[in-house]
Amino acid sequence: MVVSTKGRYALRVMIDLAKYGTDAYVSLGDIAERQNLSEKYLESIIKLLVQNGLVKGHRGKNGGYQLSKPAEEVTAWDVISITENDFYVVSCMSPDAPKCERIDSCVTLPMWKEFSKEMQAFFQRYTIAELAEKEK
Amino acid sequence: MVVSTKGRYALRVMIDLAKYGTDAYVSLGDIAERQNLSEKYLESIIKLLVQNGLVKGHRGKNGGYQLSKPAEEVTAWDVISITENDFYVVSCMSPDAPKCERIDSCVTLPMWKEFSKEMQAFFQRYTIAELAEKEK
DNA sequence: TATAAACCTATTATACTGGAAGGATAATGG
DNA sequence: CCATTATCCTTCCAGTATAATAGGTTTATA
Repeated sequence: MVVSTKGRYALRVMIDLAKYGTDAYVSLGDIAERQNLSEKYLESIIKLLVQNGLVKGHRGKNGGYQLSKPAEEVTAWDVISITENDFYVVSCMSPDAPKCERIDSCVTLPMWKEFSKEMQAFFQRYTIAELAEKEK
Repeated sequence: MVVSTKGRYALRVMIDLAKYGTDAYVSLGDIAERQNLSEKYLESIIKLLVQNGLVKGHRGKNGGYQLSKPAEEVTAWDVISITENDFYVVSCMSPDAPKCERIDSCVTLPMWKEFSKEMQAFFQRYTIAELAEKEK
């Protein structure tokens, strides 16, 4: 699978926050209920979004979550590149991959690199705002 | 990872066969040695290629493998879509996925579908012949 | 007929995914 | 000031895929 369940759920969380979190914090329970997803699992996902600055959490009564930035400024790429642990086309393109000796002679590397760019560009064309608007 | 080690190795096998298998069978041992890969692991990979009609094997002395079709007619997509077990953008797009109830209301599905097409088209633009030629 | 090769069947270690459980901490309303 | 609500944190678990390894069987050729 190119994009895991985690990534899909993360997108749904972001879209939910874009719709319901404009003037109040949205509790995880509300999101889980609306989206019909496990609250406990969402917890681990939204944690990633908080840690990476896409979402801010507020504790206590009437607490919850909100987008840190306007939904127009967040792309699908921003979201799934966080949740997908190793979102690289091939393992040798991961920053912490051992240096490959075939790097200069590898005939497929240019192909992977080109695809990598296309993939990023593709998902950067979709903003959370756009996606949220479709969900009327 | 979008494309696994298995997929990369499979491509290298195909490229190797395109280069060295034009007028004789190429033994797995030779491929493994040239490509510096585990022969035993390659065995399980080339098996997939045989089963899916991309490669034909010939037993016995002086046996080995050859491409079933001209390298010009085989694309990178043909190869990696075989080795990558679930090469779908998201799990709900797998043919044996349980039917999703959100299918009509899902705002992200069109995005996944579009990407799926782009991905396939991208890898179909690369033929084994082209890739093999670069490897001089 | 020995040999070289494909072919077949298991097994293994490691890691990731999807998810559940339980508790600690913090902010708010009454 | 205190109970409530909600985030935050750590740990665990089952299932499955990946990347290999091992050892044996069959087939064709020189």
